Amino acid sequence: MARPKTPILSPERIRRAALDLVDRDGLEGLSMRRLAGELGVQAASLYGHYRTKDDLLHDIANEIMEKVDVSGFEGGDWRHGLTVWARSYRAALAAHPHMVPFIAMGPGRREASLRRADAVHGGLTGAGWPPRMATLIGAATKYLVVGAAINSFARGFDDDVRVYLDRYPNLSQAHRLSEHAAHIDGDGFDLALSAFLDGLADRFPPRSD
Amino acid sequence: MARPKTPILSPERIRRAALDLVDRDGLEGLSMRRLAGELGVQAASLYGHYRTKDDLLHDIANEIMEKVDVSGFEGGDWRHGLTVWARSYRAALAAHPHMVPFIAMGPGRREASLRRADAVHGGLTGAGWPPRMATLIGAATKYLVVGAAINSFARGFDDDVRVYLDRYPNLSQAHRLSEHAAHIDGDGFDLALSAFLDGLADRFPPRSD
DNA sequence: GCTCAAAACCGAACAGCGTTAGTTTATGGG
DNA sequence: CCCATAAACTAACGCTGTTCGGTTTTGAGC
Repeated sequence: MARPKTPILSPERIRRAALDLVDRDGLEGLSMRRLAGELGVQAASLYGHYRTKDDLLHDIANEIMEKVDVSGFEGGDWRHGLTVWARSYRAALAAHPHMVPFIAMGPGRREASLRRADAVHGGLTGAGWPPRMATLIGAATKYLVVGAAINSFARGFDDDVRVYLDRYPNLSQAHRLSEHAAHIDGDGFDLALSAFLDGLADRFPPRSD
Repeated sequence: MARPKTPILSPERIRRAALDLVDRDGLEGLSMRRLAGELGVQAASLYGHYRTKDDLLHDIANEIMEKVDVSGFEGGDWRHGLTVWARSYRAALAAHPHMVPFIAMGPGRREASLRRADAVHGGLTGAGWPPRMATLIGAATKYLVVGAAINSFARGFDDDVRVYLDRYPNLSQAHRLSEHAAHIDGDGFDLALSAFLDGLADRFPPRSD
């Protein structure tokens, strides 16, 4: 079998299978040979559609970032805009936990990310923030989302937390809750975001000098 | 040459060489064979001192986390304690940028991390925060530090940012500053931390119910 | 001073990785 | 009908982490 009657592969089909594989088995579970196997094909065939594995992953990352919602700035309410942005950003990452490390480490120069960064910056300056502050606020918010996502979704498994309970007295109460780690991460993120936004509100309107 | 007169390898020497290699060439630049070469030894010899490469990296990560300073809580001032913690945490990560992805993704159950998490939790509850809030505040602060570190230190290189300037009007001003990306990251982190702490201060003392 | 187990390192190998080169085969356009 | 092109193939290269079995040296006990 050399060339099939109808093409087996396409960038879309490859992306889909790759993301399925990553969602199921993690980033380490994605190899070109396994991916090819999943598609009923040899590994080398994939290189007719994607130049490298990294290109493929970047495309997938970009697709994920497309789900991030920056429409909240349209009303002119910067606080609402930031909230919608941050929450949908977090949700997009939560939808594909194993992709978080790759997305977090990559450059911000992905198409979808840039388009959204632009909208955020525009929304903030439009609402009255000076350009530099807009940049910093955008960056700071991203830190929060990505930091929370990495802790929540990309962590290894804490198998036997109970071992440490008596050695670290202050943690015993905290880690008793570690079965509800997801709750803590969610609430921690909520707290961080709202406290941060409150702190920002104190600085608004910015004094002009 | 089978067994040398005086041992060439030791866990410390291996860690040191490995960290040097990572600092110089990045995480991907560290392979057991290259590390062995650096030490004038064959790759297999390393396995007499470390069971796996992962074990080695975890040990290195732990060593890095030892530099984090939680002494700021001793005076009973939670805000000062959090500030000192967050800044030294960030500094520890900045000292070894290429280790950030590994440290960020790993479980929090490393010895050094746990000891410090315990101190932070103790410092916060001691200052009057309820245990659950202390947990959330600790988590939220960590999100900030790790998120900022990943963006600052672990990113790929943005070679030609200038390409995007006209396509994203709101970013043109922001990305003109992208040569000063380090400044933006530093200031963004500062802003995030102080705004977050201000927001927290609004919630203190916590109402008891 | 001798013996013997343990320690320290080596060489070779295994399975898997991303990627490339060259080959085969079916399809659509001239 | 032919032939360039596209889509798949097989085979291989050099790399990775890790294991196995061997060889030499050391140091402790008698």
